[in-house]
Amino acid sequence: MRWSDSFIPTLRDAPGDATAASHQLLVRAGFIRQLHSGHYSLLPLGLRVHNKVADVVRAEMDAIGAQEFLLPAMHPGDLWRRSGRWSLMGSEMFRLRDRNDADVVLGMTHEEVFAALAAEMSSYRELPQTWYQIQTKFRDEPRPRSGLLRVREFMMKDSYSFDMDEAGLDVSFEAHREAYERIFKRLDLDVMAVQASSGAMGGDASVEFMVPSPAGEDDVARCARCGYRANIERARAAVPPIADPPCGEEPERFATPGIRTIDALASFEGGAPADRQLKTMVMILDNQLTLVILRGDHQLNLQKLADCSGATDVRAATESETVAQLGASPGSLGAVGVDGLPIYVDEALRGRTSMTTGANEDDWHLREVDVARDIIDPQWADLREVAEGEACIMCGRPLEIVRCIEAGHIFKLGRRYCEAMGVSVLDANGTAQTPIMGSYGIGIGRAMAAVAETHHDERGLIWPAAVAPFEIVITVLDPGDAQQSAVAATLYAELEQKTLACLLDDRPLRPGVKLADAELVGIPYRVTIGARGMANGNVELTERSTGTTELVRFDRRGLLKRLTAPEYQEPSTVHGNRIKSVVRQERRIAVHRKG
RNA sequence: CGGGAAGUGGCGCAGCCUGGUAGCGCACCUGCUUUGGGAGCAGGGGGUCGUGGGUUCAAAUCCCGCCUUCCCGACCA
Repeated sequence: MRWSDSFIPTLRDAPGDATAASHQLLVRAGFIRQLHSGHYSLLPLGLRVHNKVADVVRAEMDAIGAQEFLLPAMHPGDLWRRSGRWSLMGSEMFRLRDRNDADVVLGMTHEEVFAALAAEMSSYRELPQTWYQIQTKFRDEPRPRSGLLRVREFMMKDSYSFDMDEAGLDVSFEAHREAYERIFKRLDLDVMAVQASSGAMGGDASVEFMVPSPAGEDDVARCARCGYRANIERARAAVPPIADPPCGEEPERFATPGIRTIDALASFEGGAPADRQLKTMVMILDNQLTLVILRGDHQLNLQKLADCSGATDVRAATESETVAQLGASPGSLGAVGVDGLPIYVDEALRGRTSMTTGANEDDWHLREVDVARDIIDPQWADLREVAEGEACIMCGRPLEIVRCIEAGHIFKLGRRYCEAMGVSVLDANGTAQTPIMGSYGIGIGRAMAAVAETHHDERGLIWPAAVAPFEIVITVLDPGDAQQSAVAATLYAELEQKTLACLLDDRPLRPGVKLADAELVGIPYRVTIGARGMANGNVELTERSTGTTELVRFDRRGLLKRLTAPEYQEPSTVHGNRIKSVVRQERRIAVHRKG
């Protein structure tokens, strides 16, 4: 491809509203443009990278025996009603009506459609199956952000395994885990596999592949020592035991005029330190008012609450809802003596006595509260959010909290969708069995953005060879010079013939502009052809990632001979290494660092 | 949905407070010079100032509504 014929609109300045590095650079380097919030156009360079990411994913899926499909993006509403997700998904699902007034949805994911296809299987002999597609998903995100990292329309590789039993699912799950490790390695993404919550998709074992990055949206608790790693939505930490003083026979009411916060009560005469207080949060879980009790100095993690309660809609109650049910305002609330409302109590409060909490009457609190004795019918659960520096539950070392991009997610789905879609096969005994599913996703555009996010410098992008839009850019400093043009044309033709994707920068621009563009776009290798080198029969080869430049003798016969050597004939996935080997052979010493 | 900010040529911004009919840098077009790190000079093209209404002799500027976009939170590949 000649740069002069290409549409590569590079910008000196990033749009003012782009903050994430990947967003700024992908726009500046001419890979993407926003159409509207959460919807991006992939320009030619962007599509090339996107396709290469998809190719890597496809290759590794094929390698574990997965079969590629292409399913519709538009689904009948009835299909989603059958699985129960029509109502579960709420406003995150795009819905429309066709001319016959039938409900249609834009697929957010494809469990339903694949399970519906799986209904054609009738014998255990047909299992296991692993099916996948690379397809556009639509999600009406409340808040699209950070360029390609979070959008409303995106390509996802989603795969689904169907097995006869849990043991089979374990095998499929492991195969995916390993495939994902290979995929991210090829993309040069430094992922951590972490324990995760499976959220609205349902299921149990759940592993996320996280790329540490400040542009991410998830927090992962990580133990540097023992390797414990979990999404903050699942992470647990050891709580140092607290020895409570002897507890009174019954809760004791005491006046706390004007005291409305944990801190205020901690410094109040006759109050209690935060770790001796019960924090009472009033939540609405699927329209059911619910009390959630944590230690005064602990934070609630909403996803944990959603997971343990099974609720899909979790929010804090409004003040008026709270007052109507409990008769007191936030700041004076408590669960003691409350009957008839669900009460969740955090595990960290097990065995605690002599605690202080609100009395459900403004300006009054209770002390001498024994959690187990005084709270009616508590449901114990892990609800609190782990904080930086707390002790790892596995080994006791301090945990660190790392911001991450979720690049992939695999989880065991169970039989829910197969049951809903009536998937059933006969086992060896002739008995009907419902297969068990696994679900595995990778966002293609998100992975691309994650690569950009972790592979750039102040000059621009630095693509790993596996996903670079081009493998080599030939920068002709003076395209008006006949010799330079001729050398470039020869080199270009030969490289292309060797299936190395090559971008020929033949634009009649000043050298600085072309060099800066080549670096902004981030092509791994640049061959620079200029008068200075040509005078000695050399061109230069520069590695984008290191800036290292080597002089390479340009000898037409020699070069052609090298390029037709057998080693260049066979396609390789590691083009970067091939290029390096070309250089090593061509090189006539003279290595210098770029200043 | 809660909180915060912003909409002025393709991109980045100024102008608004104190109304008088739009400007700067980059990019673009033409010419000359220049040519190994985002050139110089000269000339030129391009903007219903997000949108609807109101105030006024006069609105980018003041007032009200709406739309859009971005950032921080709650949700997800």
